Amino acid sequence: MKNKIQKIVLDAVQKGFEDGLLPSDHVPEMEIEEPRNSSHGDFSTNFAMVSAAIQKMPPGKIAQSLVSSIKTLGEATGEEANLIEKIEIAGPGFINFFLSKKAWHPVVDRILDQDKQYGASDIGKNEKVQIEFVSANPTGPLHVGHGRGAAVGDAIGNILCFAGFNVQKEYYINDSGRQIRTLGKSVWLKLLEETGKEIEFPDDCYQGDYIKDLACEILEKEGSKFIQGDEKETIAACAKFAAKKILKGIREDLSSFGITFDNWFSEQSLYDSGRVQKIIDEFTSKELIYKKDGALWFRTQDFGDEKNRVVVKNNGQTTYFASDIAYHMEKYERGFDRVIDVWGADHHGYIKRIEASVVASGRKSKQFEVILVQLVNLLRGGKPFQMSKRAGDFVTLKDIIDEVGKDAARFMFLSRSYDSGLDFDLELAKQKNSDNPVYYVQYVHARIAGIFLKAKQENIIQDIDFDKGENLHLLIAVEEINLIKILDTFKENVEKSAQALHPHVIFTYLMTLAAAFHGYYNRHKVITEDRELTLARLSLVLGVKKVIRNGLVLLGVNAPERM
RNA sequence: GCCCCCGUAGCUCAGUGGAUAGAGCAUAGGAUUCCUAAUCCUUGAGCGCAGGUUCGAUUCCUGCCGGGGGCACCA
Repeated sequence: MKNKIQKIVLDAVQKGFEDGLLPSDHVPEMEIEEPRNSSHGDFSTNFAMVSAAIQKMPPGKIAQSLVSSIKTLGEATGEEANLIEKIEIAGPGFINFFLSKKAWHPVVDRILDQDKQYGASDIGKNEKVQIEFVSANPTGPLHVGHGRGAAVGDAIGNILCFAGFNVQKEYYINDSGRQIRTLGKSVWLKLLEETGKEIEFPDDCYQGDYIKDLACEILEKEGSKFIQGDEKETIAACAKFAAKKILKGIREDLSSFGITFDNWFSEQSLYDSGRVQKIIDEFTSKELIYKKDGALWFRTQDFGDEKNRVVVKNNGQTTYFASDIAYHMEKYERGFDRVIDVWGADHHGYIKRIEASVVASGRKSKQFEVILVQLVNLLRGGKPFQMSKRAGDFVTLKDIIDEVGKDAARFMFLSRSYDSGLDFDLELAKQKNSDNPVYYVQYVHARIAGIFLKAKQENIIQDIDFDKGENLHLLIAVEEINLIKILDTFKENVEKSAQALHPHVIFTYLMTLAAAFHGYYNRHKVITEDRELTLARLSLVLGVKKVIRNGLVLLGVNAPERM
């Protein structure tokens, strides 16, 4: 609808120029916006104000010329007369458009016709985008923070896809390096303890219950003689077993959170294939990597980082940074023009150095984007609930899903911008009642399903499949037109959400639509004595149902037929 | 000290270079012979402070103040 208005304005500018009403046909950057206040019309443009300098005329005068051209054109084609009820010039030079009610009715047809594709956009132009998220080390189960990253990453992937991007979702498995060795050692020490030895655990070891479970499982499978073998080999075996097992758990947790990845990428594979070494050699030959104090350093400082960073330590071990460089190079070589990483806010110091390596390799800095998800502040009954990974005292994502359910958890994680810290109160989220916004939106879907159930029982709709609206001209109530207006903006919201990489835009939209529907529902009966009107209203609410579903799908939340 | 995020209603948060800044919760009152009351209707109060850019700033820029997070040959 907004596009139609824009076209009318552009045509009128051209016409005005041809007729000598306007000195220039240049159109500066202007806005077609929906005014907050409905007394300012359905749409409003600031064209006259932003054109004052170009046209060398006062805004009021420009507006008058434009309106007169619109009217001339409208009379010629007869089209605008149908669409626009009146045009007003107001304030410092706003041109306000008031649309006729029937201008809105085709929106319902479009929704019913496009169905699951309604709201889809092609702004992505099929550009290849990779989004990598979660990527938690397989050294322990996923916790709440990972849950937020998972919900955000998955939703952004869905939204980008719906907006016409060619999206791949990937999980990077840190299955190499020190943390995995530490995991092996932790399990091994726990094994020794289980067999009766006095063990003092070093500070850097993991000590959650899951470590004990893993140790017991190994003991059960391998027997106690397992630990009498070579210490190094045994630890390595423990590490391998534990990482594999933990990763399996991570996959299961994500799966029950409704998340699947297109690709799982192993860090170890970068070493196995010699890629890491190759990248180090390559950058060394370009003198981007140099040797100092027995270590190899990357000149990240030349690219805006505050200091240079080590890629190979003086003991010969590579750092995570080394494999991360190789990994990101690999992404671009796979053909992604745009690479998005979703990280926890505590990793923000890492952005500059990865960006430096990307730029050093000749890519543009904007081809690498990081979404920093601010931390989740876990509360229980309004009081801070500290978690410490080392002590093993933390709330896992699985706990959350078990307590509040997948839908409520995902909706909660996406309810706010990830730029802000999120309070997640376990007691509050546990309540399966109206305090939880997810029910508010899902209820719309279920309510409408209920209406259709009744309509079928009463034999109103047995023969109608609603691939387009019925009797839409009967939809004239304020609440009905208002609902259609909101439905009409779904696509804009998808595009806005995709461009900003902000999934909560969809959340806010759904809450707005849900509120409008509940208000309508309480004021008007859909199923009435008047069969024709009933069909019109059924068409409308079916449109609402489809849009709610399309929105919820993007966020990874179910749209239930019944609650 | 440096870097990132935030500062909007009593609380938790949306939002916008424009004309009267929104929602939920909380508070107070009301609505169901009727498609799910997991709903709706009514009720008060707010853009941290100071400059700058602009015809116009809550929005953009700078500084300050306040809160959170990060600054290892850790990840």
